[in-house]
Amino acid sequence: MQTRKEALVESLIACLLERGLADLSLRPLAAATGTSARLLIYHFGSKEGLLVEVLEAMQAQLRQSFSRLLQRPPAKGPAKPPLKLLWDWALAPKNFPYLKLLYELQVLAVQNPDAYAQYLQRNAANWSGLVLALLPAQERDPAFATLCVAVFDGLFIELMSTGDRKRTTQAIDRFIRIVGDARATRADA
Amino acid sequence: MQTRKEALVESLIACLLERGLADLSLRPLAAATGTSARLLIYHFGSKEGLLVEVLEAMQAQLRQSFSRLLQRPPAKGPAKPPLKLLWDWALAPKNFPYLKLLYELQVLAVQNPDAYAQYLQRNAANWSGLVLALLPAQERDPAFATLCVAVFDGLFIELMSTGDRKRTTQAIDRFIRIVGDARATRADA
DNA sequence: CTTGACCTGTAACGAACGTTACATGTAACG
DNA sequence: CGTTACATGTAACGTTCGTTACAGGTCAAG
Repeated sequence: MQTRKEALVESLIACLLERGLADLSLRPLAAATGTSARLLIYHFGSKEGLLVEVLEAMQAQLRQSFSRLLQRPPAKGPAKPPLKLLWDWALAPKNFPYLKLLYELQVLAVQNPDAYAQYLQRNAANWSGLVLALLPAQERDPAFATLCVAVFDGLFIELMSTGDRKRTTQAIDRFIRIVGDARATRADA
Repeated sequence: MQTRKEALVESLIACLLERGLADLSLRPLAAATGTSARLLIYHFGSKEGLLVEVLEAMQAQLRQSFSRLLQRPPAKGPAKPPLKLLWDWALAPKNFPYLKLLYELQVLAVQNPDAYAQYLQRNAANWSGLVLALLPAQERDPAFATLCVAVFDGLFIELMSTGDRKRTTQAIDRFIRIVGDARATRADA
């Protein structure tokens, strides 16, 4: 029964989602959550320990939300393509900030692996696997799966940067249509 | 004739390409370029001024390299699709670190616009336009152009993160093939 | 009431940050 | 030689960083 710390973790998650990971420091973080830097160190041992625990908790929440997506009964009407399902899920207000933070983490780890790569192994590594879980089995050859993940990643980044929800959604619809058309051609051959 | 400063800018570009933008500080940067923090402030006025000038110079170099790509006489053999041409260009050792830095800049600006967005306007904004310049005119409708940029962005990020050059290149080849197949289907209809 | 485990505030540490003051070197020009 | 403009080294400023020392609260158990 450590409701103290758990409540603190919840506040910290909210803060990280707002502020991102770069230029993160204890005192402003503590002020924003109504505590003090002293308390954060007391509860988490160090800044690094705090990040480990908070990012871990974040990932758990995200994974839970994702598993709800997988288990959701198929909506009535025409079945959505998996990639579209994923896109709508990612754009939901509840999930969007989480994914934003994941992408920041991923890019920070590229240039600064010593500081950030440790958190990635528990997050983005799983993330890519989660996306694969949505693809039907016959489409899981490496090239196509990589392409699907890349389309999602690229459009998500474009959305984060420009905020143009309409255009990016049209683009992913276009991709889905193109894939369908291409399948038709191959089937004819 | 300011060869002093110009040489300094060249060294700084090399350093930024290695170290990235996050957690960048003057003293280590100065040590790596053989000068002192005092000198950097003297020449650029402030850390922010340094970033403005150095990133500006970087972008100039990158744009020059890109314009060489556009003007290159078509290689013999079957013409490469534009996206493939761009991919090979981005993977060239000379260009790769520049693009890496651009992506870091873009993602940092998402969570921390006050600090980084100013540099983006002169860089990534142009970058997206440059990609468009490679597409044939009939494919420049917003949805498809956005999709192409996203495929490139997503695969490039995947490449940065995993280093798997083979798989990402296969994925972009797959995309090009799929687009071709889809065009055939539409043509039949 | 006392003990002891958990929690929290105040104040400070040493280090690194961006920046500045001040003095000095260099070299071209009168 | 003296002046002037540019270039550079040394040392410090004030601030913020992560972290710690120390003292004190709170509150159930004995």
